[in-house]
Amino acid sequence: MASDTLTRNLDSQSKAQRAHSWIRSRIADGTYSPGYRLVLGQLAGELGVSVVPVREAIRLLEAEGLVTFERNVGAHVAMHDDTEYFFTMQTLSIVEGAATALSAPSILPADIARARAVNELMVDCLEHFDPHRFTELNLEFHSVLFESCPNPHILDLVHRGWARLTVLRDSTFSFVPGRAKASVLEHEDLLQLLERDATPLEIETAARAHRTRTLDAFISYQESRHS
Amino acid sequence: MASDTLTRNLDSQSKAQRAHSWIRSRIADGTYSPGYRLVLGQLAGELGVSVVPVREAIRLLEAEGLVTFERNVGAHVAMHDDTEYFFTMQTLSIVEGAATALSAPSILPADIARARAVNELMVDCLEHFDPHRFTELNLEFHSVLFESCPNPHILDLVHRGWARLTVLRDSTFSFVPGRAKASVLEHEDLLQLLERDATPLEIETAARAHRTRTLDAFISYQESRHS
DNA sequence: GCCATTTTGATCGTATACGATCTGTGATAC
DNA sequence: GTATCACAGATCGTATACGATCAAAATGGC
Repeated sequence: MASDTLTRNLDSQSKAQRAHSWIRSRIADGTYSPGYRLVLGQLAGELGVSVVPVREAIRLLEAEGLVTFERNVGAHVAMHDDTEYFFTMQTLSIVEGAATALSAPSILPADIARARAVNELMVDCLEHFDPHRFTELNLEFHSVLFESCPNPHILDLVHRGWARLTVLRDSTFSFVPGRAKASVLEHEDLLQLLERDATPLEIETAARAHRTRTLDAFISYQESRHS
Repeated sequence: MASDTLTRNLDSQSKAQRAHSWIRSRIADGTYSPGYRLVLGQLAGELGVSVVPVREAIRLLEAEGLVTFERNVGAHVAMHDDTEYFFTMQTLSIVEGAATALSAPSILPADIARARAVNELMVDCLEHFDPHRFTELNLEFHSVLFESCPNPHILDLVHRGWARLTVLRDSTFSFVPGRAKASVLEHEDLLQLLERDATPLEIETAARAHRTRTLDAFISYQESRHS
C-alpha cells in the first residue's frame, strides 16, 4: 500500500538522524545562533522523542564541529569567530585542491561540458544577483570536478568542509562584491587546464589558489570596511 | 582521601569514553580483527556497564572509521584491504604536508634540535631494529614538525590519520626493509629545509614526498613479493 | 527436491526512571 | 560589605525495560 511505503520511508530514517538534521538545519538558518544552549530534554520535547536519540544527534553534531559539548554541563552551538571561517576555507583549499587533482584523470569530456553549462548559469546569475543561488551553483560546479576523486577519505573531508561552510556563511559572495565575477572566470581557467590534461600539480595548485583567492578577497574586504 | 581522588580520576572519564578506548585498543591489538561482529549487549556484559555507553562508543568508533555500522543490524570491525592503507597514507601525505608547511614559521631552533635528537635515536634504533619503537619515534619526530600548525582543523585531520595508521598497521617499516634507513635521511633533509627557511611550498612538497615514498616503497615491495 | 512463506530468535532503537554532577542562589561568618 | 559555604534546581549520564526490525531456520506447497 501507498501509506505503507510512506510510513516506511518516514521510519527509514532513525529518530536520531531526524533529530540530527532537524537541529542542524536550525543551526544553519540561524534559529539557534552561536552560543545558544542546547538542552537535551527541551529539544526532545520539541521533537516529540525521548532524550536518547537527541543525545546521539548532539554527539554527531559535535563530531562535525557544529556544537561544543562539555561533560555534565551540556551543549552549545559552536561559537565561530572570523578565524573559524578562515581555518575552514584554508582546510578546504587543501583537501579540495587535492581531490580535484586526483579526480582529473577520471573526468570525461561530458563532465567538463556539464561543469561549463553550470558555469554559464552562474554567469547569467551575475545579472540579477542571487547570492544563495550562486553559491548552490558554485557547489554543483566544483562537485563535478572533485566527485570522481578515488580516495574516499579525501572526498569525505571535502564534503565536510563544504557542509561546514554552508553553516558558517550562507554565501561568501554576498559579502565580497566582485569576487563572484572573478570566480566564474577562474572556473573557465580550471576547465581548460583539465581539457589540456595539465599535470596534477598544476591542477591542484590552480584549484587551491581559486579558493584561497576567495578567502583573501573576503579578508581584505573586511579589513577595508574596518578602516 | 587518596582513594577519593583515585575514584574521581577513574570516574573523570565517562563509561562511554572508557568503553571507547577499551574497544579501540582491542581493535588495535588484533583481538577484534577486521570483520569481527561487535554486539552491544555482549560488550556491555564484558565491560560491566549497560548498553547505552557502549552504543555511544561504537558510534564514535564509526566516526573514526574503525567500525562499520548498519542500522538494525549491528557493527563490525571495519574491513581494511590494501587500498585502505593506500588511501589513508595518501590522505595523510596531503594533510600532514600542509600542516608541516603551516607549522614551519612557528618552529623554533629548539624544536629542530629536539627533532634532530629524536632522529638520532631512530638511527641508533636501526642497528638492533625494533619496528614498534622505530614507529613511535617516527611519530614523535613528525609531531615536532606539525604540532605548531595554527589551523586546528588540519591538525585534527593529521591526528586522525596517524591514529588510523596505528590501527591499520603497527609499523610499515617492518614490512619494507630499507625504507627505515632512507626515512631517517629524509628527516635530516626536512630539518635542513626548515633551518634555511625554505618556502612553504618547498616544505609542503618535501613533507608530502617523504610520506609518498614510504607508501611507494610499500607498494613496490608488495608487488615484488607477489611475483 | 526446490522455492516461497512463516516463524523464531537475536539484536537494535527508543522510552522511561533514577542517581550523579554541575551551576547558581541565598544564608552566614568575618 | 565581602567572602565562603551549604543548599536547591536543573541537567546530564547510565540502567533497565520494551517495542521494532532483521536474518536465518523451519514449515508448507508445488
